[in-house]
Amino acid sequence: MKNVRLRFAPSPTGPLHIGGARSALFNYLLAKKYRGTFLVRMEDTDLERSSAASEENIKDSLKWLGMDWDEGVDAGGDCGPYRQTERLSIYRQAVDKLLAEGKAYYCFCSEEELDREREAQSARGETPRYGGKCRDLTREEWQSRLDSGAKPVVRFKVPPGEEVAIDDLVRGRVAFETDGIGDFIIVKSDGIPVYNFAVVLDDVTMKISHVIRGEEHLSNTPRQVLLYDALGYAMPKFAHISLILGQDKTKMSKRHGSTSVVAYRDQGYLPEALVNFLALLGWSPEGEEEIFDLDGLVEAFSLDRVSKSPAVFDLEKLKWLNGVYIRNAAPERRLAFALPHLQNAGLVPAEPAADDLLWAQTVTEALKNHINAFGELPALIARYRQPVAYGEELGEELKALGEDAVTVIRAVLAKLEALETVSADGYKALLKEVKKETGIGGRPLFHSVRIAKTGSTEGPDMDKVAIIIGREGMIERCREFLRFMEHFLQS
RNA sequence: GGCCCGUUGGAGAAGCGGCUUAACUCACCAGCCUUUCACGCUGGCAUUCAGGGGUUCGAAUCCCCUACGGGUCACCA
Repeated sequence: MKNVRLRFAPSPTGPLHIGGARSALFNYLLAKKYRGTFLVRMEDTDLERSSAASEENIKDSLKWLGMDWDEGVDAGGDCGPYRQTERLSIYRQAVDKLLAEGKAYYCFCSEEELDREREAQSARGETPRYGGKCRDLTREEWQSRLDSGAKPVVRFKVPPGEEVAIDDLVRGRVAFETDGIGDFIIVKSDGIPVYNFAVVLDDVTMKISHVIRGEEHLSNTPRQVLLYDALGYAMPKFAHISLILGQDKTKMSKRHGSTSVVAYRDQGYLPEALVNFLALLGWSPEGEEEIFDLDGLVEAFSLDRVSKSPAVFDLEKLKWLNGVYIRNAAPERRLAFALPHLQNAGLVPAEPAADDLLWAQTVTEALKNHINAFGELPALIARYRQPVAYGEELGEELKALGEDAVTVIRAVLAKLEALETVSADGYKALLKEVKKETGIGGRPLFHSVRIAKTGSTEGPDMDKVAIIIGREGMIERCREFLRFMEHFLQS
């Protein structure tokens, strides 16, 4: 394939969300696969809702995910500028051409008028669409209205009785009747072009070869096709990917939890895990392997394995995937990602000393198998720092353990008191001795200790927990447990 | 309401007319490993592909209808 050029063209009206990131990723992957260009442009024609902060968020999110762009905002290139509000003259020329050729016309209808028309149409069960009141106004009429200060919109004259079809790379041939489309607005009364018009010109002038975008744009595509025709431009190839749904199968929204990329970053997800997960949303690899880094995805990705049916966002799977990446990461990388969460929770100072870093490292390594996101770390650690609560769910286990638990903890307590400090190895040895002394080993031994120290039957290796709790903490917990058991065994 | 898209297990998802007694992954269950807990490993988990017709020697795969879900018809993108 030659001159493959793909783009991600978000409107900066909010943070980059999961759906946008997935679109960006698919465009990125295809561009890289064919050694083409990936570019980013901003569709900021909605002056009300666009903001510089959103643009920054989107760019930061893309970079964080590892999707650097070859061309576009901040990166430059030959087809700029890459913000629609900076391309107004390009659009103006095209509008003038359409107006001159009679393919578009000024419309002076007021918004109230249009609202009323639409309402009446829906009331009658008709498709709401522009009736064409201004379609046949003469140029003289335009001029006199313009002269008297009217601010018209420009509408595209949709040719009646035609069929427009697109050959979609994921959905196949999709056809629409032009009779179902009213003359649509291409330039707003403030002179800013509308999305459907601006995209066409941008994609043409930026020489885009493939447009991968969400399914919500499928119904808009015939309008764009009409514009390509009217302007005499060749069309890019289209690929409309299915929507991302929440667990309840409705369109993904805040109700379903976090939807922005930064939210996942802040919860302690690794970018490579999120990218991997995003790729699996609507695309499936050929073999059994589901774990792919960006380069692996570039190689494996192809549009013919993109699904037509909507993809459901499965948070459980994202968590699992993130857990896999956490476990596979290098210890330094784990520490780098864990540190901010430890600092936010006040467990490590903002300016950590060597000791603090060592502690953070130790804790992170001890808990790496027990978390699916780094944000879970503080809560887990809190379990070893706050007084233990021996909850009701432990009842059965404790009953089964019975006097053995008391015997074990008494022995452990005695040994701890005799020691100065506790290392992981020292603790292992300590338990061995307890086993020898009491004759209790295996599950009864470990579960007694685990429950006494953490109030839970599951968690990391006991020697690692020992380091997190420390000698004093353990002694305190042993005593507390013995007090608790006295009452428990009586009742 | 018109137009357009979709519908495979608890969940995601492969499948593109015979190789399917429906891959793979998550979740779940069982076993192994571990003196504990996890990690890891092994095995189990849809006689059936929304429902109904049809085409065919043969259909999850092609056609039609119905139901359900979604998108779109904006001076939003």
